[in-house]
Amino acid sequence: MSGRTIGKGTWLDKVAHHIVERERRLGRGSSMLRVESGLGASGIPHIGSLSDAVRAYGVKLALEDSGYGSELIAFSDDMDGLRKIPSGLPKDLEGYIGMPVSRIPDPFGCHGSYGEHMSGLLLDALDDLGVEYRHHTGVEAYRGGLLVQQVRKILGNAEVVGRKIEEMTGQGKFVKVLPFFPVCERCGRIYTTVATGYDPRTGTVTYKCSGGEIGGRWVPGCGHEGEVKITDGEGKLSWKAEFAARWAALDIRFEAYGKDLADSVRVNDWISDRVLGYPHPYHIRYELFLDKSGRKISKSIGSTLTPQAWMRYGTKQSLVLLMFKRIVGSRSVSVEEIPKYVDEYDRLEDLYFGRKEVKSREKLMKLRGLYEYVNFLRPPGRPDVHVPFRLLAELAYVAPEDDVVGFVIGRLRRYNMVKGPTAGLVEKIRKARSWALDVMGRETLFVPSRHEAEAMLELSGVMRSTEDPEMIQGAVFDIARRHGIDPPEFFKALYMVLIGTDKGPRFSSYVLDIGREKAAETIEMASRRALDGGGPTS
RNA sequence: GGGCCCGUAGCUCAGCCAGGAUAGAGCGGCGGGCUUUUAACCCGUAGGUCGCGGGUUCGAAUCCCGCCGGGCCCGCCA
Repeated sequence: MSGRTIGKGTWLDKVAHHIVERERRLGRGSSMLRVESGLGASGIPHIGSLSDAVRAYGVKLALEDSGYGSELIAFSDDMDGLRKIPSGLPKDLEGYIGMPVSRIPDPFGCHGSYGEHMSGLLLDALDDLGVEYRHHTGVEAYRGGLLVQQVRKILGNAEVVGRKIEEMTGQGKFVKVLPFFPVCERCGRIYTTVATGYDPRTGTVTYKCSGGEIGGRWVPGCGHEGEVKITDGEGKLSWKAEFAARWAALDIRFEAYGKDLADSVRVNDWISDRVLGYPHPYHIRYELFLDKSGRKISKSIGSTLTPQAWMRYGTKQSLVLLMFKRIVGSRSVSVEEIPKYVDEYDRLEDLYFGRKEVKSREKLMKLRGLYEYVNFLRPPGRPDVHVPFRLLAELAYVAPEDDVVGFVIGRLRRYNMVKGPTAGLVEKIRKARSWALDVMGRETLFVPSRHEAEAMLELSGVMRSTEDPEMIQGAVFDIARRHGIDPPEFFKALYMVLIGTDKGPRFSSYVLDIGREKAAETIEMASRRALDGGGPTS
């Protein structure tokens, strides 16, 4: 029924509500309801990686909003081994395949390790957005003994764990080997070792570096046989058991996961409940973000949409909106869609400040709630001016390079859309400019027809001889007709030459804006291209 | 073999997750306006069995079941 609204009416409130209810049933203390997000460190973080953490942060905010203590744990998986070289990264990483990403040098040279670089990108994005979190890393956790109790229990029950994994997922591997990967002390690889024995008295795992399948192909081990103490930080649990260890050790009450991890999570829930005696956290499963072609976006494939790319073109709020708007359903995202989200945020802002009506009170409440969450529950005191992003992009696109902001603001003034610049507007103009340049794209060189080219040469003569906008504007029509060209067609050609689209600002004012000289030159060059190069004749 | 998502106007989609009153937007199309057109615009207009079939309900695009079509994830990788 639609009678009762939970919190602010968003899915975040609903999730928070479920967590609280569940904890009440479990009878666990509710003074601190911790949420977790795992940060991959083995490839370039993309929107999906960021989303996991940002959404978890949203849940944290919702928990706090309903009166409970909460905290986001960001856990970098930097003990994971490198399985594939992400496209775009140097091939010499080949030699490091199978080694923990925290022990591989940073190919960019700016961080302490490969893994630090990758999770650093994600942490930077979180910081940029203003997400607060407590950071943990796999390296610290294993070296500092954070997970020792759990590792002990899991290895002590390795047999039943292995059987359960086989039963639940069909993965029979851990029936024979321990769900623990020691780092080989000779070759430094973690995915080539096989843990063969565990001695609970000494906390020692024996292993052989016998090779393993990594990224679809067999990587031979160095043959070394050795042993590590589980307190050494020289090994890690398999994912099939590690989540559970983390949940129990850090007292995690909520963690979301993408559907690709569904099996691992089920197994970990069981281990958490039955082996560690820690009721597993509440979960929600979300769909993956897809790229334009409908594929899962992946850290190991290049040209994926990174948080940094989004923020180059769009506002922070637009990015958070993308993640908070819905949890259900899959979403394909690409930079082309950024304007949509930027504008949608503006619409929410109008709603929030009562400048727009919405049909049902419930919807209004929910949308206002969404707006508050997008601002991390600290919404601004007043709305900013709103200009459609695409308009900004178009104006910024044709603006003279040395004064983009001034030009755009000037135009908006003339259209009576703004009174003057605001910080938010200026930022948007800059981003719109980047978006226009990179995404709208400088298309291929336009070649006018011979007729058009001849007309253009005549027009450029006029442009050089007068600065009267009316004369220039009139000349376009006169010259077009005299050359037997439909004026609208001629305008199109001119815009294609000057700004690469078939429309633009009023021709004469634009010419004066960018300088008659420069405009004339551009037009003459295009004409020569057509006349010399034998372009289309009609 | 297991699981999930999507299927709404010519196109791209919103709405679905907490069911409500004539199902929306942008683009496109068509007609017109802004007294040589151009950005931003304005007005009018085109009409979609909300994939199909059942069910629940006073009421379903929205919830449940089945089916069809498209796609994705997992299948001894973390």
